[in-house]
Amino acid sequence: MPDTKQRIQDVARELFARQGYTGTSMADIAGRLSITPAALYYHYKSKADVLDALLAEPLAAYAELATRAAELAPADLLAAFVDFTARAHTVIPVVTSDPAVRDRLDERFPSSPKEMMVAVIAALAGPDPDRAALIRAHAAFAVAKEATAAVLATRTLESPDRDEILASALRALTA
Amino acid sequence: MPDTKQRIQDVARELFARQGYTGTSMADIAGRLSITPAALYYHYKSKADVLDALLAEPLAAYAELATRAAELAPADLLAAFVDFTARAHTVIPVVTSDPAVRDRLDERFPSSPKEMMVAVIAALAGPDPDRAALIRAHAAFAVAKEATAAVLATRTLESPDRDEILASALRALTA
DNA sequence: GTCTATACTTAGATAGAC
DNA sequence: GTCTATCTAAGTATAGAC
Repeated sequence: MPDTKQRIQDVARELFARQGYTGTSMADIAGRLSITPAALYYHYKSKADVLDALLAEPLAAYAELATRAAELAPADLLAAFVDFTARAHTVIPVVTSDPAVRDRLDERFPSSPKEMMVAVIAALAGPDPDRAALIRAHAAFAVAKEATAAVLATRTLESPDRDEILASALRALTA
Repeated sequence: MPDTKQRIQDVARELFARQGYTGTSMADIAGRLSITPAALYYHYKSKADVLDALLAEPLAAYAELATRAAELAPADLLAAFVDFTARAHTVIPVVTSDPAVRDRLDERFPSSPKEMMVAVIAALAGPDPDRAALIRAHAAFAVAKEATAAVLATRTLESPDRDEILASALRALTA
């Protein structure tokens, strides 16, 4: 990928995460790069196109994880999900902090993040889960996602913290 | 509160939650009520004013909880937080799904949701917490918030589900 | 590859009639 | 309490020069 496209993505990712996709204008992105909004349209044909380029790779990684979810033991699935969350942590707020982004993903991709989350939760809940098992699956998922995000807000994710998160998530899962 | 103001708040709360505050126009709100945008300005002096009216009560309830947090045992604090989440579940997406709302609350209220969350986490982590204890506190907080939201997405929160959530959150908290 | 200029649209908000 | 009409600002996007 050419250098300019990469720099546009980097700036857009940061601004979309901080201000939301709807709350970020092409002028905001251009201003950060000290170019005019019109120049952005040489590299991307629309604002939505910048978003798509930004999300493509993390979304594919999430889809891959969701596909393997059913085959993995809960501990391994939670570990894989924590690692995914750590790798994707700069884009996750882009998706979660703007309903317009979620809507776009729902209509544009066959498997949206929402559906992938459902697959992971189902795998954690096990076969024929009752309501309590589903709650525990949601709980473990929440721990893996939010505790990882909390750590990454202040530093990189090292082994001791990762182990603590996984142990906590497993306790939440297992009655 | 007059009937019309109440109906404006109800519609605004639903649309802000579904489309985000930034992604919802006064025309959207007015259209749902079959009036013109101009009519809204007789009841509220600005769009931000509608938001403030909507959040005032839940925010006060959260502040009250945050104040009592240090005095409560972890199990009682988690129970209180689950119950708060259940009561406020229609407005929580309004705050979480739009960075513009969070920014506004940060500058407009002395104690923003972020600071209140920190107070709750600190109480759950106990005195002089190490990194592991902070992670477990974040984990328990995440369970209480997300598992409650998951249940409320499909039905009301009844005792068995509430008990399951609290048990899971406590396991996440306690090594 | 970036600029200036501009077309087009939508949004927040106000004035004044009814 | 709601309407029509309107102002202003901002946003996405394009055309064409450099």
